Amino acid sequence: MRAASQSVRYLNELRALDVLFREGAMSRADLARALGLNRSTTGSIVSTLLAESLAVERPVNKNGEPRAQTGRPGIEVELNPGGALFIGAEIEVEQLTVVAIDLTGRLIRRESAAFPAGSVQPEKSAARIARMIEALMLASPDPSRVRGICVAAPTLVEAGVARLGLLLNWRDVPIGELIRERLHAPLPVLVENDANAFAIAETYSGNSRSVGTVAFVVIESGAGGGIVSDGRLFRGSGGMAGEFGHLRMGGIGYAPGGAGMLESYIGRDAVLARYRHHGGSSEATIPAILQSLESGEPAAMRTATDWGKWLARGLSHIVNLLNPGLVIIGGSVGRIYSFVANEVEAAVRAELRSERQMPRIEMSELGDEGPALGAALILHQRMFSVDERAIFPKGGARGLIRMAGV
Amino acid sequence: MRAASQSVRYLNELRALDVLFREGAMSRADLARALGLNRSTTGSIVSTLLAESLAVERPVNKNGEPRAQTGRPGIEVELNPGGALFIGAEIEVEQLTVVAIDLTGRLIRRESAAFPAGSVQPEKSAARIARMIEALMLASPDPSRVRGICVAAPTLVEAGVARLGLLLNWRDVPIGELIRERLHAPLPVLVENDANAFAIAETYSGNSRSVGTVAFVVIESGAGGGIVSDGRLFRGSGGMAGEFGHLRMGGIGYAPGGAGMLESYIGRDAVLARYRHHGGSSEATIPAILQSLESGEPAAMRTATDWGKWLARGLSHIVNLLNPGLVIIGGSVGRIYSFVANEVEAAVRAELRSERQMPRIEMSELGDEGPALGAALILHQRMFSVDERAIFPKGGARGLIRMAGV
DNA sequence: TTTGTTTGTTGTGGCCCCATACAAAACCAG
DNA sequence: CTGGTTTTGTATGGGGCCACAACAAACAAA
Repeated sequence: MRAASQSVRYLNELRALDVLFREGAMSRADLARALGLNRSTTGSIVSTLLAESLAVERPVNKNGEPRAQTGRPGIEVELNPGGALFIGAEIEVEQLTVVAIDLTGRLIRRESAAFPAGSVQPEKSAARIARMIEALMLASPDPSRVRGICVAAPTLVEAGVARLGLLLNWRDVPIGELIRERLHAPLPVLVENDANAFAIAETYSGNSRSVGTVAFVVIESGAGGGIVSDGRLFRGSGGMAGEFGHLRMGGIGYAPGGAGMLESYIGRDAVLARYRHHGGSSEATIPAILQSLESGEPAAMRTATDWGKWLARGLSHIVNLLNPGLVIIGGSVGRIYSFVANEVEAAVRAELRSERQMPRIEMSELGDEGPALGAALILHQRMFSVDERAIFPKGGARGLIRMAGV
Repeated sequence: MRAASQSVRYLNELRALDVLFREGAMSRADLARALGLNRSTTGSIVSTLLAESLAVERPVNKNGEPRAQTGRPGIEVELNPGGALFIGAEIEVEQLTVVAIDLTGRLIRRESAAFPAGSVQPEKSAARIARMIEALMLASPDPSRVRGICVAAPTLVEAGVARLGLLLNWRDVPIGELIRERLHAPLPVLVENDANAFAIAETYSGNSRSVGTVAFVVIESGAGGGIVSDGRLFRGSGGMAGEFGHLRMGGIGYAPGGAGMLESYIGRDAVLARYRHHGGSSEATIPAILQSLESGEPAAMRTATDWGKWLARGLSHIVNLLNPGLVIIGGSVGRIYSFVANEVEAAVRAELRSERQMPRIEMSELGDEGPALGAALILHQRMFSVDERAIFPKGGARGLIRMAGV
């Protein structure tokens, strides 16, 4: 048990890391001002971080630009990128992906392998993932710096167990445990829903955190999503919050069998069916339709217009219930959005009661590595967040801690 | 500024209060075990709480039941109910309500007054509310124990300002400030949306907190709501999350002018219109229709059936996007639910993709005083929550602190 | 009465932060 | 080049808080 007197130190070290992460290199004196701590205290904290290799002193550049300030120049301290590594993985139906990021959150490695995870036993996938992770670790300069592993998969996740993954044919698969016991190093293995991980990846950097609530929508064969509020995932009671594609829109949908769920209007099969309905080729693929949109082909344009109409209706529900400041649209099918952005925005606006509710709507900027990257970033976020169990000796604080300002 | 070394003490005092609130009277030794602190430390904390009148020693009852344990009996310590008071208020279109609760969260006083808040200047309402508050304080045994005031009103609230309240004809009314400057005692005055306050009142006690996410739906002339996740309000980016009644359902609604929003299907006017449509009296009121439902009158039953159908569709959107573990239905029109509970539950279940998503659905147990009580409870919750600004000297922690267990 | 158990309190030591002092490292004016 | 100014980084003493240990008090059981 951490001695209580050290709790303050733990918090302050974490805050120092957080400031260095967000604001980059700075002197001890600047850090002290940012933290509101005494210079001497900050010096002590920095020396601890240096000793743990989480921070480094940046060599002074004598020939640099003339300094604006007078007085003795400070020695800049910054995060040591290699001070910690976080491994993220994604399990898809036909592919496995493993990535590594460093302490600054930068992607430093990425490996993918074709693998029929959708049709083999979960143990086989776990074994292959574990091998890929170990290969990644061996290739890194210091494997002992790896802080943990997080696996994203297209399943409902509860307490580290993949409860239900229809695409993978999984039911109650303790995938984290299966991977952990196949690793030689004793590392924590987390599990997260792939859309949630993607949402974290999309919102982790940049100013999204200040926006408050971000709704992330990913459209592939189905339509899923994640809700991020103040940088944290909103999971709902059963981890199924943000199941955007399951909204019942009335009607029967464009794709058969969808029972009028939104994804039966805007998912991959729906787009292909609607494209055929408008006279497009019956062999078309989503990339082909995107190509046709570039050239303004009428069937593709009409398909996109229909798609945007239903997307807007779904978004209006998101906006009314969640009031996000930003909506991010991702997934390969989601790319259609860029061709109907104006229409969709206008339609969403028309469905709302107040202009105040209208969120910014943007396209995702990440590619296929989104979920794996997000999984790694979840670990990064954990390292930069206070673990209440480390402060409070027993029983935790039961959500005692409240955000400032409310 | 609080010295950093006192931050731990602050946290531990708060944790002690929290344990005493949740688990009731206990000895210092029991408290020490609950907190994971040393008995001596706990004794010091308790003596502080006693000195501040936040806790009291319960007199030993010699003639009580035989103790189960051996050893020296402890002196039970419990919250001192009168140690702190919290005042909540509600502004309705034609009525003002003020309540007071004590440190244990119990309602100790309630005053209502007819007042045309919907048609007078906000300053008049503020003056009247301030007078009611001061009367309440004078009637309490120790006015100096009042910790703050929170006002619930049917408006969008941003930073303590009532941005938009159509019912009251308010726009950018700093109602908190208006009340504060009319009080003789310098007390903080918070402002909260009435539905949000109601949601807090409904979820604050009991086991709702462990359920995770609770969606509270209140149906009167319109349909509003609040989302409470782990005991805290989910507000969205602009404070408009949970605007349940604005969901666009398609069609035109039962009540004219609602443009197919859910509240034009299940709000008061919609119910009355539908009742007439089914042959009911054109002078009927909601209480009358509820009476007719008791006796099984066909027009009323058909009205309720239609109402339940649309309610279920709206609830399915809530469930898909928020995945609450519990849905609470309140408001005078919401009482119809009890007559169609089975049908609504079945309909919601039919709209969902997975039984896992199905929440419990309950009726609100609070009456008219819900919003005012919730407002007071928001202050209570604040007192029992860590203010990060009190721990971190400067700049706060920017959401650094993360809940344990995730 | 004696023994054992648990409670509440009192001292002691360690850790952490703050305030203060001081040397070091720049810039600037002359 | 020299002295003054400003800022940085570090060392030192003091105070607050918690853990640990010791002890008297209060009760039950033998």
